[in-house]
Amino acid sequence: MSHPVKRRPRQADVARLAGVSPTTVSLVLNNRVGGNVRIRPETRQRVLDAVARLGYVADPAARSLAGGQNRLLGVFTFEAIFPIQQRDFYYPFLVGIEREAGRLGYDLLLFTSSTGTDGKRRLYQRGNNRLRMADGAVLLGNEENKQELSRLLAEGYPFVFVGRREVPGGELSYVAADYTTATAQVLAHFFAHGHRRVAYLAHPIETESMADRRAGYRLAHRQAGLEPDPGLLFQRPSTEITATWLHELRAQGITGMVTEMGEHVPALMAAIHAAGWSLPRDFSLAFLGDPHLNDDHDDLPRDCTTFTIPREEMGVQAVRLLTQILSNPEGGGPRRLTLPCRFVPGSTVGPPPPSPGR
Amino acid sequence: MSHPVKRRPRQADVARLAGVSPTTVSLVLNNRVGGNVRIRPETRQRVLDAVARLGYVADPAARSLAGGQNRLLGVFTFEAIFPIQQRDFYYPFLVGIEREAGRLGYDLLLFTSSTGTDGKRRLYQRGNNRLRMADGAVLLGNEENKQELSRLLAEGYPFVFVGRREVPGGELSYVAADYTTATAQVLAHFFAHGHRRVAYLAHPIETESMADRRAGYRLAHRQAGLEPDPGLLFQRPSTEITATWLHELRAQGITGMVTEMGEHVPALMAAIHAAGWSLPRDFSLAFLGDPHLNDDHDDLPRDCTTFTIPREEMGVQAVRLLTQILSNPEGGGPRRLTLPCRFVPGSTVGPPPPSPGR
DNA sequence: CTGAAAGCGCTTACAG
DNA sequence: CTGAAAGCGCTTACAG
Repeated sequence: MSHPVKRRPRQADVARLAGVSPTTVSLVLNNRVGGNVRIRPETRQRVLDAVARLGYVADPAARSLAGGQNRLLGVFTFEAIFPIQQRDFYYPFLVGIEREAGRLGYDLLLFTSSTGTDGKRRLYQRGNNRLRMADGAVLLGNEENKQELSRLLAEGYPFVFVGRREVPGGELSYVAADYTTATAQVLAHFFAHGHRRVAYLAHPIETESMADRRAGYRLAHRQAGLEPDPGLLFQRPSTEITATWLHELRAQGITGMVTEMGEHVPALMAAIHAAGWSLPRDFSLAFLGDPHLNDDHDDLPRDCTTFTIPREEMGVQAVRLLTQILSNPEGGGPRRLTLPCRFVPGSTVGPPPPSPGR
Repeated sequence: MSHPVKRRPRQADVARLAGVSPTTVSLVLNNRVGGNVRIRPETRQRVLDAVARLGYVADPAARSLAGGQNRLLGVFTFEAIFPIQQRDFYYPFLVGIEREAGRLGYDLLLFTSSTGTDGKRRLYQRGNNRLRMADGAVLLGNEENKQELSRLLAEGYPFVFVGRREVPGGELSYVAADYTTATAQVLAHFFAHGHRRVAYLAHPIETESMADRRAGYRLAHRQAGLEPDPGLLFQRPSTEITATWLHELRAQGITGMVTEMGEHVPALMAAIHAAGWSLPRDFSLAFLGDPHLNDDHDDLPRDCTTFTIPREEMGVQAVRLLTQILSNPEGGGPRRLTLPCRFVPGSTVGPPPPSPGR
């Protein structure tokens, strides 16, 4: 036969068996001994024996209801958290989040129910913010809804974003990667090789992380005593990256390029090849660390000069930041942390070719 | 300035704002309308407006304590759910679990806090079964603790295992892959090519899924009118898979082999090569679908005859089964579902070579 | 050193 | 159609 749903033992059952009050059972089980609470060792032992005999387990729901917190950390993503495409996007973050949550004794609540009709996740669904289920939450996602973030912030719900985010109406807490320094480092690498005019191939959408990269581009120019030429900034779909275009760039004295988009890299390689050039002899190329790629950059041609994003560490630090906020809610404003990226020099950057442009 | 952590709104706040009783709020929010409960549409709307204005969401702890459900589905893995090694093991299951949970309006509760000192997850930690936080749970993992499973079953907690599992003291619900049929299909493939003596290279640990594969091996023999020779069953670490060993097998009339372990495949290929043989001319080989590998079997040599496991679908069905159990707890014993694998004929099985053994 | 009592935020008979 | 009240299983001041 099937197993009937036995009534599980409650604290009161333990108390009865041990001949003490429920209070005492709770005290023993929570190790509240010390201070003004003192339990006689034999009483304590009687309680523990009763617990063992009954196989008693405290109901976490009741416990958290009585105690205030439920030790649940929310994880909200604005896209499916386990995507089939781009399976590697969230994964490293989750590795870090899981590890740190486990270490700190929290469970993770993944908000998967809040999917809108468009496939995008919504924080506020039918006027219902499921985030409140957890003590606080870590939010991730490229296509976040700023309006919802503002509201969440205004409501005072404790959360940490993975990635720098700015919203109207307040400052939120985040753990970011230092794209600015990393990009500046890549550019400095070009300059050290003798390049002076390095094109910047930009993502069509200007997010915070893209803005940070562009700031790094300008920073490196200033540090090298160069004036960044606005004419070096390009936007262009992969399909329009051709040998002809590269020759045009060369005619403008451009000897290398950095790109924000991983998809551009293969197209650029192909165009360089089609131009009859070789890399890095005739043209130099670097990639500004796309979060959509693996840590090991499987999708990238080997050895492309780039930088890696400390995704796992960002997950760890986001959880740590969040728990700090939870344990000290009044502790002064947003918490922000910016972690360094790792520069990966490859073989795609070399000295510029001799050129009429210089 | 920073945002003070506002007290989160309670049902009573909503009731006050809407000018109704807490009962009415609860009724509206749980859609308990119908039967003898009838709420005037305008009252209902007032409640919903108040909910929206306050950003109210029911406390899951209180809700589950009061006997309701909290629409949280637990996901418990006996190993880290986002492992760094074998990152692909749980992933496809999670894709399915996430999708179906989202579709049904459940959130996912990942139990990451229950990590024992040995790195293994425990269901019962310090006398505390956190699973009770969720309405029910999907359990996964190769190295599950049978004793804990028995206890969970005896307690009547609703759960579904992904993978066939048998424990002493009862029958649990699961969603399994049909390894038996799949293995029989692979063997039939060998027999159809003319093989009569096919060795079976077994995993050192006899789990349910391994037992199913071996049952399929015997089944195929019976169906082909052959007597399975116990002498064809081997256990052997990768390091001891040598050309010498293969020659010994051949001397026993063995013309092909199936293996349970993915790690064996490269070793076998190497040994076949070292024996001066070519595949499948001199020896045939197939792999019995290791759950630790990708769906696309990146780790496997291309074109190895094998079968794939419907992991994503298993996740979907596990969630579906679980919610069925939740909505009808008394519904007669364990629910079990076995999904078919997909046979993938490769180029590693061909006719047996002419041999003195036959 | 230990217990009686209030209360955490909900749901659900039970009245009306 | 809606509300007053009990109760889910705990923890935590507060007494003694």
